[in-house]
Amino acid sequence: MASLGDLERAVMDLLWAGQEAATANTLRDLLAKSTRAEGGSAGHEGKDLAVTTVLTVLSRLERKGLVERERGTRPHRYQSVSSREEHTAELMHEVLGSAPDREAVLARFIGSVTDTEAETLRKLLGRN
Amino acid sequence: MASLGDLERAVMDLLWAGQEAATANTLRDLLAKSTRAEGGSAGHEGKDLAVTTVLTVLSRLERKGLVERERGTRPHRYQSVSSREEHTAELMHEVLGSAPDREAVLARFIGSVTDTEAETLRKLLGRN
DNA sequence: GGGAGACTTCTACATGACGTAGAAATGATT
DNA sequence: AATCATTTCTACGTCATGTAGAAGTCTCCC
Repeated sequence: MASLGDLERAVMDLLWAGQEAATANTLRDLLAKSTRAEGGSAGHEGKDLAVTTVLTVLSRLERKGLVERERGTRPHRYQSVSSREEHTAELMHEVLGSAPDREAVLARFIGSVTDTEAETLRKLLGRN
Repeated sequence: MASLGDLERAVMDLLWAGQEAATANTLRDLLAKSTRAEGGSAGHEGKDLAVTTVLTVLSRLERKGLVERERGTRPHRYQSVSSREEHTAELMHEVLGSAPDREAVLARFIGSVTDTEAETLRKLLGRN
């Protein structure tokens, strides 16, 4: 239900980054960040997009329920509905639920988790 | 990298089912199963597809690395590269890896897992 | 109040994935 | 060799996505 294209993904990343940084997250902010992140690692690199392009994507993300926009303020404020972590965790659940035998999947999943992660999990599941 | 369409998904399900049942998993087998599963629960229901349609999908799945086919035997034998559980677990890892802070994601993930699943996880992670 | 510029909405097009399948090629069977 | 099964090629419609121009709407300043 929620697969994102490269640009959509990139925009979500911008939003998430802005969330953490408690930015206004107005269209202009996003564009600024996007161009500034030019030299970044992976992702949707360079060639600054047209304003409308980003707007279109934001609208689509809104339709998909991933983004919410405040229409009250004039330059609308955009923000992701859930944090990157929540979103990702949800996706994981979605995937997990796509198989009939969830327990079996979990077994495989745990099997290839890093040691650190395993440790984290133990803590999280801590006896109770 | 690996999102499947409805039909592709349905075909994978057939393959997986065949795997468990240790069927020959030849095109004919798949078609048979598919029509028989007509009344099934969800998925790609009814209206038996053209033989070529399924073949096309199988080829695409092969290209995607999800299906392997034995070209030696005459009616080719098709089989999934990994079990449904492995495949699903891999997907989960893929998703998990898509976020920078994996630990945080795991935290959220664990937070919304059923009790039974949590129990399973504890067992799987049991002191080593 | 009216104009300029910022911001948003509409509309549109290209590309690629996927569902769907006919036509043609290839292999098996008698 | 003729026939039938199986596979490969080719093709088309639809939908998601990247991309953006044109036009409409708001704000702000003079």
